[in-house]
Amino acid sequence: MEEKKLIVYNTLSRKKEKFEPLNPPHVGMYVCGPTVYGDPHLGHAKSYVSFDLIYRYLLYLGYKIRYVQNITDVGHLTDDADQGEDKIAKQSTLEQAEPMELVERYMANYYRDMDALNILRASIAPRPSGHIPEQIESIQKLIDKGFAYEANGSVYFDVLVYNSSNNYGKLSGRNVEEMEEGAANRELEKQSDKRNPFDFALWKKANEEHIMQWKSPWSVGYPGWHIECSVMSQKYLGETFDIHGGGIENAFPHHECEIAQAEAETGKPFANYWLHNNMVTINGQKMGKSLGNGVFCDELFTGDNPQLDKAYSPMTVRFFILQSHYRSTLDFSNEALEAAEKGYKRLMGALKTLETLQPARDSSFDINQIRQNCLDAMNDDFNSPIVIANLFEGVKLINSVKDGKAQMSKDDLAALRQTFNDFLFDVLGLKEEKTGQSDKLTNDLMGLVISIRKEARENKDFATSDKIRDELSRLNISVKDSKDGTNWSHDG
RNA sequence: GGUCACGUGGCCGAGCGGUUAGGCACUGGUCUGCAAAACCAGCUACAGCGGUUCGAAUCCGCUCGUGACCUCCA
Repeated sequence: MEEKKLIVYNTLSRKKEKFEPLNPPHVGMYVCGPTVYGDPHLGHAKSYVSFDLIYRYLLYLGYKIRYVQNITDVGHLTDDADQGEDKIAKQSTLEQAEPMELVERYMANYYRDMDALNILRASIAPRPSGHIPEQIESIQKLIDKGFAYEANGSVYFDVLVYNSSNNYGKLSGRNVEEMEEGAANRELEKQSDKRNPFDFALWKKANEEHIMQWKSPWSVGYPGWHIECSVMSQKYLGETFDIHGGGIENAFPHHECEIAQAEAETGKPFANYWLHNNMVTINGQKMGKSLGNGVFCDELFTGDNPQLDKAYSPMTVRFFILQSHYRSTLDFSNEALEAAEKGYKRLMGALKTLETLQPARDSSFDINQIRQNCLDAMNDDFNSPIVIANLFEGVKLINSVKDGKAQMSKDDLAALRQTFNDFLFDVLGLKEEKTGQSDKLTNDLMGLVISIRKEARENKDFATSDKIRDELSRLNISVKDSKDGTNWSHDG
């Protein structure tokens, strides 16, 4: 096991802190998952690639992690405000009638795309619809303790009561007084059931249109959207656990409310480390449904979106995401994606070259420095861009050795392979993409074609050799001549 | 209106007071029948204006710009 000197940025303290789990080597991590009411988009990709990086690095460090990620299948499925009621209403009644059909479909799509991005699945993926009794129980406890009140069949969390003994707003840096002013300025609609505008729902009485309903002591209704996360995280990770993650846009109110609920109920700290990833912009603009510039993962992989010049493979997308830090915004553009694609291919190409290198007596480069730099980068709040920069140092070295301009000892060759294996595959989670078929028949046929071209070249019949190369190029097969012979590769 | 981030070379993106980030693109060179790939070399920025400091992209202030959030919206 590598020495653990991991530093993480904790939103709670707004500082980088040494990571010290409660019960090493065990680590409990909860990350807010998707609400499965639509297909996963680039924003999901960035978020879950980011936490996959974190998960993978913790695994790499030797921690035993229980990773919990919810799949929200409750409460928000009546209709979509941005889309307007018409569109939903005009869609088949079948689609609206059974929300669990939608859940199944979009959940399948979610896993399809996340799997393609080589994102490891969570240890447990709990769904709030399966944890209604636990949520009701938690709400009841909050009522009993005086932190919540019932009004017309709905139950609300009393933020002022909580704030008198706790600090509501400690995660997002807000305080109740400011929020009162802000609320006054914005003249929010009067929420008659609530004692205060910033109180939030624990249980909502369902109206007729609401299609998912459960019985509770207060009404037939559905749980509020914050309670699922505090209940399910604590059920599987304990009252206090190590890491809670999610998108920065959820820090307030969602995560703030989770903390309030959980700490009100248990009187103990909820999560010790709060990690938040930043968002995606498209051509410098926010990605949003209302702007009509959203890009679904699937569209990215197929190129089927007007904003895309072409398709980008899942690993290109993953590499692109990892080239920026998880806490930075990432600007999406075709130019940037294409740059990532080329860089990724160069990286993977060098890896293949590495397998063919012959050892020399000694090395003209310090391999261990690359490995150490990668470790240092990851230990500093998961700085994947720096890891990648260091792997490119390795690429340069590999190619130099191949060109006979540098040399590497047997041990160093093995060490470099190990470094690439550890960081490129295990930590960054990149993998070789199978492009096109390379079965035996194809290989044999290509061998034949290449040998014919070789003969032509030897006879200086360049018209024929170039024709072969050009025609192959039209099949997306590229031919590279070198002193050691000719290589070919097929780009799907 | 409030709270909080951010603004880096043609593009994307690290950087947390003093040292070349890196990738892509571009230019020149090597190699090649020509390409491609690869290697070598070049391009060397930090929104603007002040301030602190021996020294600032990095700290402070102001201005401009962008973004997130501000409670039933995921």
